[in-house]
Amino acid sequence: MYKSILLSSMYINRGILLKFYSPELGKLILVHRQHKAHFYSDEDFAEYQGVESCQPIEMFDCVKDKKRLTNLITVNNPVLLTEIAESHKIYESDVKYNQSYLYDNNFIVGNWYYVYDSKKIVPIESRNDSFDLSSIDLDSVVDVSNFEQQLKTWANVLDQELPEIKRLAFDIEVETSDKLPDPLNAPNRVTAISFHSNDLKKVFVLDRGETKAYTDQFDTVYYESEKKMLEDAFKIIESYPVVLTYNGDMFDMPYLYNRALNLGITHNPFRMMKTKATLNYGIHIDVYGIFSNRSLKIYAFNGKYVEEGLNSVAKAMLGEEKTKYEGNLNSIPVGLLAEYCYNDSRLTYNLTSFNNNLVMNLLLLMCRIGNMSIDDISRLSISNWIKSMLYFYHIQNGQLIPISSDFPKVETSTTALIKDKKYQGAVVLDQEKGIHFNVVVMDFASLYPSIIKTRNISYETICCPHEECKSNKIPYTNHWSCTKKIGIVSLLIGSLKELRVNHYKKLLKSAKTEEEKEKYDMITQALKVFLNASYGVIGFESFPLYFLPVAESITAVGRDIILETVKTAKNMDLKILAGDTDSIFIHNPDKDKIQSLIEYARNIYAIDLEVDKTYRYLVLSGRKKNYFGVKENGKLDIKGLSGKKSNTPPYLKKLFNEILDELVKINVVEDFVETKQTISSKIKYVYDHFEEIPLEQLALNVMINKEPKEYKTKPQCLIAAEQLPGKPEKGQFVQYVKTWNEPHVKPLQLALSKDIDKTKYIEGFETVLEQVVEPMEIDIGFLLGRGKITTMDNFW
DNA sequence: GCGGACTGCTTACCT
DNA sequence: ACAGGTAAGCAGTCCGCG
Repeated sequence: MYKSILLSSMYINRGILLKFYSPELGKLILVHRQHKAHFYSDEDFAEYQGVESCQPIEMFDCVKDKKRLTNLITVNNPVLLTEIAESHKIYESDVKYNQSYLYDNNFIVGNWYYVYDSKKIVPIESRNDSFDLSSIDLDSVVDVSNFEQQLKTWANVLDQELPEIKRLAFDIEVETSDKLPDPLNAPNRVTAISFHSNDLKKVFVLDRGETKAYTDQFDTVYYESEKKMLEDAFKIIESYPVVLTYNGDMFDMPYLYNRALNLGITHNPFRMMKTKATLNYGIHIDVYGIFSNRSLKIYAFNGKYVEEGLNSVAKAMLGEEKTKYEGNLNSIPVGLLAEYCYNDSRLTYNLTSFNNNLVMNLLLLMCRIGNMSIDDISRLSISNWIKSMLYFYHIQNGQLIPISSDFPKVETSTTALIKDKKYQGAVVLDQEKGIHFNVVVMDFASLYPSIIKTRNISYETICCPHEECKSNKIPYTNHWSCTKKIGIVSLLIGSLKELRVNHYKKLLKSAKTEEEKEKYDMITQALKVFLNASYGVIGFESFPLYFLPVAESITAVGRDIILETVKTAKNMDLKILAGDTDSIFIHNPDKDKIQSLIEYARNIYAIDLEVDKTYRYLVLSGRKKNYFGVKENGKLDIKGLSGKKSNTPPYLKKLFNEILDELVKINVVEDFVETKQTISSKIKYVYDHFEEIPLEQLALNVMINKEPKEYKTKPQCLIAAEQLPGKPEKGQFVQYVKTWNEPHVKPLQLALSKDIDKTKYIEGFETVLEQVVEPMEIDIGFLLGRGKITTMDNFW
């Protein structure tokens, strides 16, 4: 009997393969189970080809809020579900086969189990009787006992221990001609394969008869035969429970699979799908998938990197880069090749191990919240995680999972401010342009999840069928929300929000040991990712539980709350300088006025209004979503300014930062004279020495966001990319400079100094600097003995 | 034939 | 393949111009 954590459930041979990890063994325990694919329908499918049984069954319909009779249909092949769904209205056809097994049998990924044998698997109940409900806010909750139960359920899952998982990163190098060989044909030799784990640092390389290189970083093994090299490599890969790669889904794994076929290797640890390959038994996590996941990128990794390649991600997250080399990777010395290859494996591994295995632990927490296999969590997007979380709840509670077409046919009540958008979103307040000293920023903690909770918002509670709920109006809309039953989204997201804001954040604050701190920090981060996406997915057309009145209701309540709060603040004689969605910037407020505003939000809306940060001074440019300020701790906060944007040329970014540094030094008005001197001499220097700026410092780095064919007007990045050999591709970043001659852009690689359009660049410099200098205009203008500064010439 | 005013498209940002 | 709102730059069009 082994204490193991469930990591994955996989479809194999028309059955289920459960993968448990035992830290004690350092291995996976695999359990095969039979499972019948099934769906529900009001139609009779008894005679349908491939159907094994069709039985009447009573299910709860949460949209209509009543029981209903339907049929449970089991089939002999999961593929049939998608086939039938094309021409029939059926329920639960989009529940993935492997997920369905988990839901039906109440297995939770990331939970601990005693695995005795393939028959006897017992969940380890971690009793959480000590869970303290007193800090949780139950105001306005429709069904308190259900809500409390859900809080305990979540805490029970989230508090469980997080194990260190033994894992191996590997990476291959292959011979290349002009472009990367097709992994589906694998025509070229594999020249090196590297491994990195806690207990293994090794590279296999093909011998070229060169002098052998030695290093103490890793072991190098030279091979005469590529076949033998791969056979040995496969043994290593198969000996680890979890295998990591960087983009191995699309390259390393299918390449090795097909290369093994080409070389006549009989024992292949991989299995091919359409274009990807997967491991037969181990768990493969593609680290690229984790770092290119939009939600994780923004909310867990705070947008620290823009490009998603190994080099860029490792640089941002670890402060390390790939090994550098000159010329072609095929022709570098074999020792350097080994080092390069090894370093990729090492970086890939370290991306999962930094901060005490932060990334692995986050993945496990996501598995627990979404009840989804770790290999799916690391590959699928947030909408799939949330879908899984909701589906699990429905199935656990004997509810038929609703489909969008069952929701009431309700028109949207609002119109978006932006063309082509479906409904109105948040409000952004006008800014009071200028420098402001002592500014307090207050914000509503998790505004949208709070609204979902307090207003009982869910796809089955907005415009519910009860006559008596219709008076429970949502502001700015014709919608109402249910007063009789708690909504599923409201219950699940509401309880997660309470746990984050009123439980784990408090535990984090009071944590005594470093371990506790890390644990609670991780849990709050994981919750943040789910909470932040919870509103958006419901307004996303492809989400199976898409229902616009819900998304629209959430933003409508949000507008109501912030606008009423601003009104109240103004009545208290507070000066509001700016605000966006859930925040208000207040100029030099009294402590007790802040307190009464907090109480107002609490009493009227049952929502937490908090002091988020205080600025010693704040410089508002007058443009919305665009400002900088110095916080109490002396730290500089920059939002939206062009100088910060990822596509501005590096040289301009540097200049922008230098000037900002100068501005930040200002303490008293007299300092302006000197600061102005320094700044203008900096700018003048740039103007006079413009020709000396290296080209790459002037390059813009812009992503091609769409399929090149789909553009209505070609953006400059595409025009530049078209000048390069090879087809421009969606998702590709293009570095280009602005030129004075047609077509006014050139890719960096082809550009020469004489092409550069100096005027354009100086213009660009001006707009970027304007955003920081202009709000301070009065003071600088005053010191200059002039009025408005409009151009740099004036400024000098 | 040309340039300014305007609209719409595109990217990167904010919440 | 979560949402809408905003700034900025560019592509393209319209309009007036004896």
